[in-house]
Amino acid sequence: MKNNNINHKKIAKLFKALSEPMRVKIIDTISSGELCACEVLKSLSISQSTLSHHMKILMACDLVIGRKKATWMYYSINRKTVNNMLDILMLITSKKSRE
Amino acid sequence: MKNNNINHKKIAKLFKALSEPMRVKIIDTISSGELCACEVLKSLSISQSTLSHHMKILMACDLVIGRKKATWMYYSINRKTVNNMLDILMLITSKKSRE
DNA sequence: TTCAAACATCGATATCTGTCAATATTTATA
DNA sequence: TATAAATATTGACAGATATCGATGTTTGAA
Repeated sequence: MKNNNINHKKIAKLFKALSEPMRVKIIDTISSGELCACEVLKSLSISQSTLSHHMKILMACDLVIGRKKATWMYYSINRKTVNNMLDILMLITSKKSRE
Repeated sequence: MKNNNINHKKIAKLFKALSEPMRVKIIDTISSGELCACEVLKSLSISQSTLSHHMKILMACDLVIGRKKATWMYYSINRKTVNNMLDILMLITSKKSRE
């Protein structure tokens, strides 16, 4: 039986988070360990407002976890969501019997 | 040593292919086995030109293989690229020592 | 209670993208 | 060669998005 319980919109949102080079760079950067926004900013050539915009998108799909400490925001990869993404990619591309 | 050999632009392009609900649906559909465009079209609510547009994007990043037979185009998942994508996702989110 | 630092939000703008109808192209067949 | 079917391309357009500078907000410290 074909799996029709897949939320294509939600899946697309997850992949869309990684559909911009800058966000891939951000993920690649913070995957080394938790970092505050100001440190991420140092390693990228974008404005502070642009970084904030991207972090919002990455957090909205739970790919990144934000932790506030005083005036700093610490970001880290949510490996649970990454694993989810790996599973989803395998699921939607795997052979399924029709109907 | 931090891996700086990552092509963020190319990675983003790959993920962008799955950043639209309709393309996720298409992938989900043809993953059951090779299908011609007209059959894919039957299971979706889009115009023929829109489908053609999406297939072009999916093929441009090698996520889908197109095979022409007479006037028909048969599409199938390129599992090699899928595996590549799984590897990339694991790579960019894995812990790497800095510098 | 000021002040400064870190971050978020706002408004503007240029670019990108998904969608369609119309048209062009390709290919087998009558 | 004329036709029909399948698919690709084109042109147009509305909506989304990446980016920035300016401004607002939050928080700890002087």
